[in-house]
This record gives sequence, structure tokens and C-alpha cells, in this order.
Amino acid sequence: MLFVDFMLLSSACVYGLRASVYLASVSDDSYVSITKISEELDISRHFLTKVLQKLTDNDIMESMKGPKGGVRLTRPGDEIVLLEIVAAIDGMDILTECALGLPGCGTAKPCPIHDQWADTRDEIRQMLTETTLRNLVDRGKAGNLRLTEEGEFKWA
Amino acid sequence: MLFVDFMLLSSACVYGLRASVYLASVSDDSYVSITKISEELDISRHFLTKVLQKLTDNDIMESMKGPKGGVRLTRPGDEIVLLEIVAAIDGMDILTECALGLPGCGTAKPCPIHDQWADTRDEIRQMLTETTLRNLVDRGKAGNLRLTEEGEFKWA
DNA sequence: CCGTAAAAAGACAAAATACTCCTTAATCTA
DNA sequence: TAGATTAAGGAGTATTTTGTCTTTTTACGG
Repeated sequence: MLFVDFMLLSSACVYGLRASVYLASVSDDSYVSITKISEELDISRHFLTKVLQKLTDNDIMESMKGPKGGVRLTRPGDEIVLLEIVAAIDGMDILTECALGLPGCGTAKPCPIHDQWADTRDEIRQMLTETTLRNLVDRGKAGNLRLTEEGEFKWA
Repeated sequence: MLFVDFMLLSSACVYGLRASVYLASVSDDSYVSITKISEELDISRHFLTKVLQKLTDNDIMESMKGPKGGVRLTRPGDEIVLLEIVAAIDGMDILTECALGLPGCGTAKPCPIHDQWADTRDEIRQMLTETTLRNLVDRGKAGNLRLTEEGEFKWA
């Protein structure tokens, strides 16, 4: 499922976000297998496994092996903000790096675009920090919004 | 000159922006050779040549071959906004695509993050639309801001 | 204890991006 | 007109990201 052009977030990060929203939407405390998630969201199972490992490594999810195993969120959806997921998968660079790609750009050694970009970056950070998984689930359920390419996803 | 991590803009786009700001800063009407630009900004000459071809294809720059040839901006720096350069090199996808990577996401078929992301995207678009090359040159000259990694660049 | 189901881990393949090199075409200068 | 210089064009390389496949480890259920 390759989307040809440039995006703000990597594919891996988008998959992680969608899976996290999905888990938040079905959350009783039970584990959900990655196979199930990959089928619901139409994402490559093996690739999603690797992506979600980063989230378990960062204590955003926890996993259990064996039958009845799978993954689940470590905290309720209203306590997990999007920034945690983005940071775990793509890192914080998008929120710290210079838009001109000059390493070390900052208030001490700014490039001409620095202040302009810093404002925009703060908007992104604020959005990612203020939005919880629960917010997205509520919005998704209220508006019957899609979580898959074809829009066939049914909210629990 | 490979910057390892994820960035909002591609390397090609960053090179194009830096070269454009450079040209705007030295602009009399003369052509500047790409070799000169690549040396001033410490960018691979061959790669920069390809990037700048996209800008000439999009009538942001014009070129001339032969001795005394090179490239120059087609318009004064205060008439060229950053969005033109970004669109020519990276395309408009960053300003139209869904943050969840769902093709076709929009007001008609929104994903749960759509409205949230649309606001942020508008901030980026506004910044890229309101900022001219001249703005960056003025800011660069006023603050002696760097345009290269080592900050050795001298504004004309 | 055994078979099965699931995540974890690692090797591999494909695609996109970033970069290099070589040849060709255009234009200037002598 | 000839030689030099510079952009354009095309082919090839390297690295990263994305995706696949196989094996191993862990846990459940009989």
C-alpha cells in the first residue's frame, strides 16, 4: 500500500497512528492480534508488526505472545496523545529540525527561515500534543469517519 | 550531504530553496553558473543541476548555456513566494494530502484527523505563500544569518 | 507434555530518494 | 570557424524506506 508522493509523516508512522486509533476504539482490556488489526485496516501484517514493536518498546502498547495474545494500549485512549506515537516511530526531528535542512539551526545559529518555520512547527506540535486517541475515536464515531482507504471501516 | 532523518521537505527542495534565496541575494540580471552556486552553498553540483532544471521548467528560473551562462530568477525576489519553489520540486501533496495517508481524504470523505490537520496545513501554506525570497534575503542580511551548514556564507 | 497460535527477530527483496558520471547541445570568445 | 564553457539529458550507483518471508520464542489449551 504505497502512496507515491511526499508526506509529512512516514508510512510507518501513519500505520502506527491508524492502529492506535483502532485499538482505542475497541478497547476493552483484551489483546488484539496484529493479524486482526492488519486485516481490518488493510495494512501489511509483517510490516505492521515491526511498526507496533516500536510502540511496545516505547510503552505505548504492550504485547503478549501465544494464543489469545496480541497487542493493547498500556493506557486509556484519553491519556495517549498523537505526539507520543509520532515521536516513537518517526522521532522528534520533524519538530526540531530546520526547514532548510541545516543541522544545528536554532535560536543560536538561525537560518533565514528559522523564525517563520518555528511558528509553523509549534502549530504542528500543539496539534499533536493536544489531540488524544480518544479525541479521534470520538470524532470518528460521531461522524462515521473512515479509517481505511475505502472507508469501509466500522467503528466498534 | 545526507541528513539522516525525516524532514518536512525533500533534500532536493531544500537545495532549491537555498539556491533561490542565494540568487535573490545577488540579483543583478546576470546569469550565475550552477558550479558557482554549488560551491557557495556546498551542494553537489550535478544534483543541484537537476533540481534547478525543475525550477527552469516551471519558469521560476531561466538558464543560458555556454560561457557566461548559468541560471537566474525570472522575476524579482519579492515576486516569488516559497510555495512556488516547493510546489515545483516536491509537488503540492504536502498541502493537499491527508495526515493519515488516506488517498482522497477531504471534506467529502474525511478521516478522523482531517479537520485538525487541515488547520495545521493551512498554517504551512500561509507561511509558504506569504514569504517571498526577498523576505528571506532581507532577514538574512539584517541578521547575518547563515545559508550553509557551517554558517560561512557571506551575503552579497 | 504436546500442538497450535501469536509476537519477536532477522534475512532478504523492491521501490523511492539521493547522488555521480558521462555525453550532448548551446553559446560565447578569440 | 574552433575551442572552451556551461546547462541539459540520460544512465548508473548508493542509501533509506517499505515490504516480504522464514525462523525462533512465548504462551495457551487440551
